[in-house]
Amino acid sequence: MIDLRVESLYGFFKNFSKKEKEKFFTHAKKVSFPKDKILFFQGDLCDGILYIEVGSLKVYLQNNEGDEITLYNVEAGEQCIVNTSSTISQTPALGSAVTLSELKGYILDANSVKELMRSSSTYQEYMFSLFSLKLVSLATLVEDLKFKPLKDRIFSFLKSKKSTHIEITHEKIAQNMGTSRVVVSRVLKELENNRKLNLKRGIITILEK
Amino acid sequence: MIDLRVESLYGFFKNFSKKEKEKFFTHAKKVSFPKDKILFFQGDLCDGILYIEVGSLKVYLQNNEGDEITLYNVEAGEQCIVNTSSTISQTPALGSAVTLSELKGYILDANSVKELMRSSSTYQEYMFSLFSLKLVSLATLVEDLKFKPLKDRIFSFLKSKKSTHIEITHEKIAQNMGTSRVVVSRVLKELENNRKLNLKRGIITILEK
DNA sequence: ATATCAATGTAACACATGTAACATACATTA
DNA sequence: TAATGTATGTTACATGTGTTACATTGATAT
Repeated sequence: MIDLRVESLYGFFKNFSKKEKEKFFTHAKKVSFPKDKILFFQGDLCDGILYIEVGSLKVYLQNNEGDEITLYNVEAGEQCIVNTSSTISQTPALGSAVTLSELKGYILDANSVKELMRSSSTYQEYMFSLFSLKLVSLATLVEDLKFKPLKDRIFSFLKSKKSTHIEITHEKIAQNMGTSRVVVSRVLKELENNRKLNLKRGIITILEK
Repeated sequence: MIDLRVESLYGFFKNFSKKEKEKFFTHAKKVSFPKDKILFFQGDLCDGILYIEVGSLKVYLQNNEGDEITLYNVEAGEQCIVNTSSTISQTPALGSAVTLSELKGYILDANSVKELMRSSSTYQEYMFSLFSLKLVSLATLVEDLKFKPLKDRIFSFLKSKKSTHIEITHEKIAQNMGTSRVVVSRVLKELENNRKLNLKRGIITILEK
C-alpha cells in the first residue's frame, strides 16, 4: 500500500506521524505521464502539487511569439515551486511545465498540503527551503541574463550536466537559453575551436571544465 | 508600548494572540536608518528580519565590475524575501539591500520568526504569499530581460511610478535597469520624440500611458 | 542504394545595446 | 557674476546576439 520510493525521496516523510503518512497516501493520486507531456500552461490554475518519484520536468516562460526560456528543472525528490505557488494561493501559474522524460509520482490536493504544513514542521521547513532555493536560482538566472555573455551561459549549462558526455541537440539548448538554434551552433563551434568541447551529431563532449 | 502603526501595516497582527504580539514586541528591536544606508551586502548572513514601518528599500544584484540591477523594491507593510530567506536558512544573501529613503521599523530575530510561523497560520500564510509574489516578480523580470527591448522596460518602469511627474535622474534609472546612463538618455530622448515623455533636468513627465 | 528527414554548418546582414569622448545646459555657491 | 559640479545631449564606433537563407552531413526508412 505505502510506496517506499516516495518516502525515501522526500525527506519530510521520515518525520511524518502515522496519521500524516496516512493523510498523504489516502489523498494523493498516483499519476503517470509520458515524455513531453504538458502538465500545465502559463496562466493555468493548478489544483494539486506533484511529487515526483521517477523522471523530471522543466518549467519555462513563453512570450507571444512562442519564444521560450527555461526557468529551472525539477527532479525526483523536488517539488515544483510554480506548481506549489499556484496551487496554494490559487493564482495563475507564472510558467508552463513539461515532462522531460516519462514521469511517475503523486498529486496531492491543496487542502491536504495546507494541513500537512500546519501539522508537520519538517514539511513546513522543506517548503521554505524549497522557496529559498528557487529564489536563488531565479536570481542567479537574472544575474546571468544581465551580466554573462551567451557563450558562458551555454558552457555553464553544459558543465552542469552530470556527465561530460551529453546527448542533446543544439535546438534543445536554444530553447533552454531562450535563443535560436543558429546562435547556439555558432557559439558551440567557437567553444569547439577553443578545445573546450567536442561536437558530434546529437552529442556534445566536454573536454575542459 | 505597543506600536499601532506596525500592527495596521502588517495584516497578520490582527490574528495574533496576545502571546504572539508579546513575543513580537519583546524580541523585535526598533531600528532607524538614514537614506542610502546599505542594510546588507550580497553574500552576507542576515541575523534578523526587517519589518518596515516607514520608508522603502531596494534589493539589487551586483557583478564583479560593479554593474548592478534591481531585483525589486520593498515598501512599508512588506517583508524582504532575500532578507527572510537568508535569515531563516542562514544562507548568504543573494543580493544587496539599500534604503531608498529614511527608514524606520523593527528587526525580529530568526528564532522568533520561526516560532511565530509555527504558532500562527495567518503569519505562515503571509510568508508563503510573500514568497509567491516575489517569485512572480522575479519570473517577470526574467521574462522582461529576455524578451522586452530596453525601451519598453524603461517606459514600464516609469509608468509603474505613482505619479506622472517623476523626480529621477537618468543615472538612477540606469542603475535600476542594469545599463549605462548614456543608453538611458538615448532611449528617453527617443520616447520624448515619440511624445510619450517630457524631459527636464531631474524630472520626467509621462504624457501618454 | 536512394530518398528523406533531422541536425548541423556557415555566410551575410540587421539591430539593439554598450562604450568612449566630448559638448552643452542647468543649478548652486563663492 | 563667475565658477564649479551635476545632469543631460550627441556622435561615432564596437560588439553581441538575432535573422534569413542555404549548404552539408548523418541517420533512417523504403
